[in-house]
Amino acid sequence: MTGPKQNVGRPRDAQIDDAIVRATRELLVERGYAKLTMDAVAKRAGIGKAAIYRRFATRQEMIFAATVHGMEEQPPPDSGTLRGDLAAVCRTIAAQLGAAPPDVLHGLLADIHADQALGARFTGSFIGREQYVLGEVLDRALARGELAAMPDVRVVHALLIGPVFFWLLILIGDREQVAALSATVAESVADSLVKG
Amino acid sequence: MTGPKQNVGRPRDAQIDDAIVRATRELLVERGYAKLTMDAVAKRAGIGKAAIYRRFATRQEMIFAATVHGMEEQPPPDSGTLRGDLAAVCRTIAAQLGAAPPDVLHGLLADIHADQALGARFTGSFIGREQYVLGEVLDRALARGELAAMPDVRVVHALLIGPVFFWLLILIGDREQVAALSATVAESVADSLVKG
Amino acid sequence: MTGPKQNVGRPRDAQIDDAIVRATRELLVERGYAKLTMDAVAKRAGIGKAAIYRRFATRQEMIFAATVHGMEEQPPPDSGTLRGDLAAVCRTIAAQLGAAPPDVLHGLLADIHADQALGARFTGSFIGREQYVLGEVLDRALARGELAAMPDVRVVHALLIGPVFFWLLILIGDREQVAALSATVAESVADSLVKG
Amino acid sequence: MTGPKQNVGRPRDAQIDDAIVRATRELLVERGYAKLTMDAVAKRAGIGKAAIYRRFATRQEMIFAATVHGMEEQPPPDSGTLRGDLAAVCRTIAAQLGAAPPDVLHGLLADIHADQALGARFTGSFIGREQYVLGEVLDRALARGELAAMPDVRVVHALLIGPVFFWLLILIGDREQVAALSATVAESVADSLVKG
DNA sequence: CAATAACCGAGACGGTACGTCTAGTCTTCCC
DNA sequence: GGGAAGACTAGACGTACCGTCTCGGTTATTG
Repeated sequence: MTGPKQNVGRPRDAQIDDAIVRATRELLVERGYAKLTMDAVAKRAGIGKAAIYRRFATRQEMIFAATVHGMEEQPPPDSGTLRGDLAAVCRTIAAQLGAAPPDVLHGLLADIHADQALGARFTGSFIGREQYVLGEVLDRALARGELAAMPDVRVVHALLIGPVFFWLLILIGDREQVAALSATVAESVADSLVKG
Repeated sequence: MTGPKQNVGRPRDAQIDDAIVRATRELLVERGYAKLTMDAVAKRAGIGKAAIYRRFATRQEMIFAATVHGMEEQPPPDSGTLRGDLAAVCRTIAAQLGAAPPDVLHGLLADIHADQALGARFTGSFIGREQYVLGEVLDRALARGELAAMPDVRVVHALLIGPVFFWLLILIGDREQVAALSATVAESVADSLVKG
Repeated sequence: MTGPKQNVGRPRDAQIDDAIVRATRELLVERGYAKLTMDAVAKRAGIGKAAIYRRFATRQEMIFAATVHGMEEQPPPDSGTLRGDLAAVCRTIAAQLGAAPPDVLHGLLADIHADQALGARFTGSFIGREQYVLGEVLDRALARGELAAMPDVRVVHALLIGPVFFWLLILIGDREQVAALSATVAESVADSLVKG
Repeated sequence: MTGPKQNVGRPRDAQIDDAIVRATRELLVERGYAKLTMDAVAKRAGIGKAAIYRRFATRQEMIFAATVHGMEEQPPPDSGTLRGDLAAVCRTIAAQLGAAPPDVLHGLLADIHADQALGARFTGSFIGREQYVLGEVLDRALARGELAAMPDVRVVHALLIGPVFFWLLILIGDREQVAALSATVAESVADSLVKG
């Protein structure tokens, strides 16, 4: 076993976890992803840099944790139709994507894809979770008889989330319209799946 | 008259422009976006750093220029149907997106959105060009009578390109399947537009 | 209170101070003043450049500190005569001037006189110290009755040290002869002062 | 024979020689030796850099030429005494040294001693000329019977010019007092030589 | 009077060092 | 052992300057 012994010595101060997250989010908004420095986070949080690196291995992990916090996405309550379920999933993910400034998400994605290991973790946890949720929704539709066969979840994922992602992060489109876009996409994807 | 003086002093060496672009692309493939350094580009190209900074104000501009070279996208030949035109547009853009490694595109997008001015230029030139092409395609459909009214080009853009973008850059999906995905998306979007 | 906070944070590593001084002196001898680079010093000392710039604001200050180390010159023991005292002072200073290669001293003097602040520090500390020592020696001669009145210390400084300085740094003369030159100068200056 | 053929092609523009010298002197006064750049000289003189490098091999040579111009020092008219001749030589050299700002002379000396070849040229031409003049003066004294034997010219050089050099360049002393210092030095050296 | 050869201003070129900055690690004293 | 403070290594950044070279063009002498 590596790492510090458990239950020995001074326990970590939980307030510091909060302070790091808060400082990171503030500075992300104030200065943007590229100009966020570890020294600035430490100073803003009123702590030492070591306290950060005791919790997160890299800058990317810290921002990841401070930004993408609650990744415990759950399958939506059964709405009774595939279209309704897909719309619910889409809205939830769109809300998460819209919560952070675009430059933060782009910076994070760049860092994630710059590093093999981080990329794998991201795909495994985050992407995987979304596809698990979609899988559940599709299973329900299969059980209901809406679908004749199980489609490729990855393709459905791209069809459903791609447009919203593109709207928010590439077109930097109006966030008010995302709800309408989600509905359109859900309907279109559901029709497409049911039909073929 | 703005711009550099004409016909005065030693002209810029066109071979150097090429050498920079070539070195940048090579190093991007060999080391990835994050590990590309200006010194490395200069050394590989056999030139001084000053020659780079005389042409590009920042690292980002250099990579942008070296990567996103020919942005002279044209409306596709009229296929006779909205679905066919959309599929053609989608395939073209998908091919461009698939040409560069994902980490390069993510790095570029991050840098683009980190800087206000660069973001505006990107949107104006690149995004704008794509939407102009889509507008032409939609105009044809309107003229044909396939569409009753002109839809929001930005929404169509997101619906059409979003899934492909997501597939290639977020899911890091199989590139062989992009053609099939493009077809699916084009059909779905065309149906959706014709119907509503 | 000015200056860095006491007893807070990691203290500066005294070994690094030594390493910088040692590396600077070695490279000064090996390559000369003009070809001494900060990167070379850092590499030779096995440290980062930041550790140097944390201690010295500029290249000049670093070389100054590494070269002009012990400026704690003391009045020589009373030899009983003005001539003997002057010869002792002259020999000491000649030995210091002869310790460093001429190009180092010229480089240093050039940098010192290129910067107002550095020039003032040099004059105040180094020149001032030498003139303090000369003043003590002249006071003794006055007390002995060798001198009727106190001469201008600055003039005596120039008369005594000027020839040795010129010999070593401008004529690049034989260093063996400096002792004889010192004796000649001391005698000549002492005679001149006593007489007039 | 290397170099361009004589009397063939367009002759050099004499106005440019002047313009370079003038621009160099002006900028030396305005910015000092260390901050004088070739581009600045060219711009100020309204010429291209190539025109400078066609005339001078290096920055140092240019400043040397612009500063130390007339090095055609001649033996002074016979004053009838060694003391008088030495005072005349000393005053002449002091006037030359006092003509340029101290930082320029220090910068020049540093550059001269940074390069082996330049150092040799400087010693051979400039130092050599001064010692030739001194030799003439000493020959006269020998002929007059003031001196019993020929002293070492280099030592006389150091004794005579050293104090003035030190006063002007190291002590940065009052330039009004240099005349008096020259007289004192000349008397002291003459006495010293005659005596022994 | 045309050809030749060296000149000219402007400014791009390769190279090199500068002083700054940041990430992630380490060290001190304190609790 | 955790924490704050801050020094540490490593290495890229963008700037500045040097001395050279190249462009279009000019001005003398030579043939």
